[in-house]
Amino acid sequence: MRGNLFAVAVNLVVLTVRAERLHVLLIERGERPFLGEWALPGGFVRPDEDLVHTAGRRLGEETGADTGHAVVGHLEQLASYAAPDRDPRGRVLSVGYLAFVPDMPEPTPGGSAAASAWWPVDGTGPLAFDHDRILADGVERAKAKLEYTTLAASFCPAEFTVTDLRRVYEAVWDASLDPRNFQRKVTSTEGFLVPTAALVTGGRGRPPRLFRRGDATALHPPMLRDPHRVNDRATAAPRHDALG
Amino acid sequence: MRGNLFAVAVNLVVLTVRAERLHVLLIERGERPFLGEWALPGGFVRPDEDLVHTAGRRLGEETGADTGHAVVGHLEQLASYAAPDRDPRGRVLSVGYLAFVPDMPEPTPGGSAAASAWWPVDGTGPLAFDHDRILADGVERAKAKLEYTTLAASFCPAEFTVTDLRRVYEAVWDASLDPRNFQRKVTSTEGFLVPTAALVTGGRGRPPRLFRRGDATALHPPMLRDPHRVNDRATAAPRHDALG
DNA sequence: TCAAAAGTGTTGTCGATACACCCATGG
DNA sequence: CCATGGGTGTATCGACAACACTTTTGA
Repeated sequence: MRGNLFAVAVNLVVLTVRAERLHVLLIERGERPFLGEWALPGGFVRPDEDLVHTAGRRLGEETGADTGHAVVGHLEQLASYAAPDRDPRGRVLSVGYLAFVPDMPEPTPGGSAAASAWWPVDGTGPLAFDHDRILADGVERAKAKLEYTTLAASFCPAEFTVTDLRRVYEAVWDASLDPRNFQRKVTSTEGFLVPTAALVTGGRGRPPRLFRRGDATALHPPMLRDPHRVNDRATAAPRHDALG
Repeated sequence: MRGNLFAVAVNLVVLTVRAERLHVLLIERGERPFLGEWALPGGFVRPDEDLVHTAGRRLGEETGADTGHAVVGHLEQLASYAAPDRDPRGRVLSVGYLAFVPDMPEPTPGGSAAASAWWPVDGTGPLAFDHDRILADGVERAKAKLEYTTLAASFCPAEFTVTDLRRVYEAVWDASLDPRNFQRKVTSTEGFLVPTAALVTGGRGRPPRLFRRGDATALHPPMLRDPHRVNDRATAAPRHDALG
């Protein structure tokens, strides 16, 4: 068999929505190279292990699935990265995986990490290896997927309100959406949301209904990001603060 | 460095439109394993070679770019496949690449292939390795990309008519599109098509104008496949034949 | 003059936006 | 009863499907 040999790793872009902002799970490296720097969680593919199995195993370790915390979410392959000089240890190919998980308590470091934390996706410093690139690709994929799939619900807990779902879109797209039109769009899309009998009490205003995820995976017609309207929230939010 | 080692290969899903059908470039294997069976072209990643470089090199070899034939087209990474038992020789990770090329003469086998040929994508027998899966992923990606990008033009030669472009959509989607509405859509999308002064003479009917590709890469709003309308051509074509 | 293919005009429909308005709760 | 947020009704607009119609060629 011709060709030289590679070590094969999986790196995870684990996204969640916290405090109405999109966050990514990063680990502080506990070993060389890039000791002490922040990086995407990941690990090498074990013998007889398939890529998605490695990704799922590491995702569970990092998000504390072993602690009984139910992580539903979503996991899909993103792309592979194999520039010859991307790892000083030698030739390493990394397969990026993209995960969407509901908001959860602070993560517990898994693997060989010194620490782990949720970072706002636009507030990370330079990351180890080529992980800036992998992160950027993951965020872009996430933005696109919300347009034509129902995967936004993967960021939500088992039961959630329409407003919860809207905040996912707003955080991922960094845009503001009309709550009334959004409500109609998602509730009228067959199979996106399954209503429950429950209401959320205790908040201000009229109590919202609770929904579960439906069977639909595709969104027809899609919810398109208007390219002229994206990023409205960046300017709208300060204006709102000034008025309050 | 933990983890076992992999050989890393690139496999190409090279698509083109011939005789109004979507075709894929396959090679007949000239060595074991799967000697004599049909497979996607590919090759191992060389030392100091990046993935896209391997893919571009093999694409040029298979499509005869070295013969002076201008291959413009499009090349993008598709996904990686690394099931432990996918190659009987040992642990091999394959990175799939998707290529769109204009129609061209019969290919000349490159690498270690015994033969190579264009096959209709829905007429291939079972392929070697897990290449059926890679091919299916590539075709699905191609269908999706035509919706929201201008990549259909990558299947066309440097100058082409609106009808040429429509036949690309019809072949990839296996659907029939209204020529008049299609014309308006693509000619009114800023930057998709650049008109030339030339007309195509010699055919029946009014001579069509020739266009070149424009700078636009995205299609806003997208040209959506109506899920209810797909596959019309499968029934429409025989009807047309019966009438002709 | 006819057939064939390119290209334009027009109309109905559907979905999205924008926004007026009502509903249901906590203070 | 007022503020707050959930949710509905509706006018308008833009894009697209459908299809009548005109244009320009070869036979």
